Amino acid sequence: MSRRAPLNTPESADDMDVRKAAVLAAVVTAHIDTAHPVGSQTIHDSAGISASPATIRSELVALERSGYLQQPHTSAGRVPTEKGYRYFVDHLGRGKLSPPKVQQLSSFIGSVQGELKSVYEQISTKLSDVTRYPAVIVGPGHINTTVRDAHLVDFGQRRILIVLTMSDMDVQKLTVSLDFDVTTQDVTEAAQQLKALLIGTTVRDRFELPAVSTTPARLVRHAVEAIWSEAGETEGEQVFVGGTAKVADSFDTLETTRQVLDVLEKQLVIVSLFKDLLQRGASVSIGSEHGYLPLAECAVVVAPLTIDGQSAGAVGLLGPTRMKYGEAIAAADVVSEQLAGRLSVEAQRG
Amino acid sequence: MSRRAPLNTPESADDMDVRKAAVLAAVVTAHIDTAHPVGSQTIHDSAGISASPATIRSELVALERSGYLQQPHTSAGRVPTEKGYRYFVDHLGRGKLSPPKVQQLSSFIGSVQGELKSVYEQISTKLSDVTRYPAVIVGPGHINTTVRDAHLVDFGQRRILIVLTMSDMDVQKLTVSLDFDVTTQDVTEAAQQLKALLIGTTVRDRFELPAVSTTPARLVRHAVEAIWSEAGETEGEQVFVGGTAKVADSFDTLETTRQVLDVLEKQLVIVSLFKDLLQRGASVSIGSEHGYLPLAECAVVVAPLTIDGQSAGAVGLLGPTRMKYGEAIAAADVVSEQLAGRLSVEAQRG
DNA sequence: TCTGGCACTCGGTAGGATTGAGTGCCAGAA
DNA sequence: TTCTGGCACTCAATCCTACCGAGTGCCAGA
Repeated sequence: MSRRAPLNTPESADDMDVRKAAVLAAVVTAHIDTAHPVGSQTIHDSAGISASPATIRSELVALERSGYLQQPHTSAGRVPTEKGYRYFVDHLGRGKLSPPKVQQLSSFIGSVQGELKSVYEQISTKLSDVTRYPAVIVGPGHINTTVRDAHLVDFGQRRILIVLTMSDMDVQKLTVSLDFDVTTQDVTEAAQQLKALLIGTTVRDRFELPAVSTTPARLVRHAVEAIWSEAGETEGEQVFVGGTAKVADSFDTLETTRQVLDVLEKQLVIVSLFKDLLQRGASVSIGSEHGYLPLAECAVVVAPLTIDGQSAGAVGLLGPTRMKYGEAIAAADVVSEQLAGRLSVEAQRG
Repeated sequence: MSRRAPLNTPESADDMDVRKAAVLAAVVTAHIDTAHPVGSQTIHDSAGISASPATIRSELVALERSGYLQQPHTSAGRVPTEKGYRYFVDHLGRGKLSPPKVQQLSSFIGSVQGELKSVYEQISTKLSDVTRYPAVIVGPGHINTTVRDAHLVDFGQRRILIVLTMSDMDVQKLTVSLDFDVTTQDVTEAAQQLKALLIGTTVRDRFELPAVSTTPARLVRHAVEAIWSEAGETEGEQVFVGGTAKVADSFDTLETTRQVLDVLEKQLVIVSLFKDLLQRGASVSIGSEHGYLPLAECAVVVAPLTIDGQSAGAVGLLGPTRMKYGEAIAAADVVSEQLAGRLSVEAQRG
């Protein structure tokens, strides 16, 4: 949780004081709620600010001068700028999810059954249902499970299929193409050796291979190297998008809807965006901050999926810039923590 | 191809003659093109009808009386009704895909590499790109491949994992829960027997099991039955939706976009809708014909995926009622035929 | 039976007046 | 100095009206 700045009285930024912050917060929350520009009267009515509308107006002018707010036109109220949202998220907006919703998410994550992929799918859908935003889960395709059994199947033409049964009852397969011929006997022997080497190890574990150069040994070397490189490369990363349909609810023009759908379809884009944000230690990207044009009108909330200290994926939500940051962040956090916990346990058991 | 009524002069329906049909066709094509009501002048200008606007108007009145057209308001042109679209699709609209597009689809389907799932995914995306409508492919998760190798892995607590390596280099797994204990020896023996029984068979092939009741034999019986029931049940049916983002292009309100996205997300609904249509021998469903409310403003085009005489899935497209039926039907047909051909070959080779 | 002519209809657009939410500024109170 | 009530001002949104023209239905004559 330390990655998020705590809720406190605004630090001594020259252009911000307690009352300004309160006014800004009022504008942001009201605008998130109504989608309309917010006027001084509305702010006055909203609890917590005792100053008169006139005083509030002068604060609004100051906030606008500092770039936190803007006016669509002269006789309208104010709307937050990206900078305004940013300040709100960083200093004022520590919202939280209603306890029943937290409970709902937690217990759901605890109770979901089935294969890893299906778990991701169900959880992303649930997260989307709870938040009303499309949700993305990026997770490891397989957790730190150990090899429980290994087989080689010869498909002829120098193609060998490696079948690994993992301790979580998942099965992985990959093919190797050889540059030498093998006999049935070679394959059988190699399979024996492979079992001896791999069973009980993680596909991430590296170790010295015996320097023998019999045909079976060469086959084993090829197989093991293939497995290691496969494991290192992709980690079998899985991406799931839940609640795609909610895109149409979140934005108010068909054009942005189209663009967002497009991005969600190109999962690579989303994944790299998430990774980028997490690398920069950010949990929220507002509007054009991430520099990715098609999502310029979106906000992205992301929470890292950390399993046993290792970064292993992400939980994210997409919404309009006027999304409910507090709730969204809290929900993503709950899911990432619970899911990480669950995966960690499964990894232990493996 | 015989499932589609051939393009011919309209049959002797009392309320339709050659010229009326031509007028109807002109209205439908023009409206599909422009999305606007079509007037007598436009029809007069469109090639193929020599009658004057006044004459055309009287035809329009007749067509409206028969329910093929309707007028949004008195001084507007005509718009096709569902009945109008239906007549068009059944008798007039045998459109075709431009040869380059056919070529593009064919060669793409021929060249796609990778696992079955990935093949479906890529093809559905391609089909969507070519037609500009969201595309759905429902296909068998595995084709009629034979078992190449079989293994049993004991996970303790009476849980046994069956790993089948298929002749197409795919791997299937399933678990059985036993109601009796087994020793390592039992499992090894059972695995031997299982291999002997299954290798070379299809998971659909049924045969008598030897009536022995040693523990390994019981285990084998359980395993084989599990495999058979799994194969019979789901066939591992796979659903892929390509071009989701195009939903936003196809409809002109956020509301329908939302609803269509919703349906596409609930893949079960789509699949059962497809099956329903195919069962009724239909290839197109227009508007409310299918009786499924959220898609009341949609047209669905579907082509059966028939592999070696067996119905094995479907290729479908979703669009607005004013979708380009000719192209869409042709494209779905091309894909279903080519894909079926490809899968059939793979099945043979298995 | 077809066609040109004609009066008619009515949605869409454009211009103009009205409204009201919200502002900026200022002078006086605290 | 800071806050507040008052006041004139601005301008998007709304409503109204007039007008235009695409398109119609009907009819009389070819």
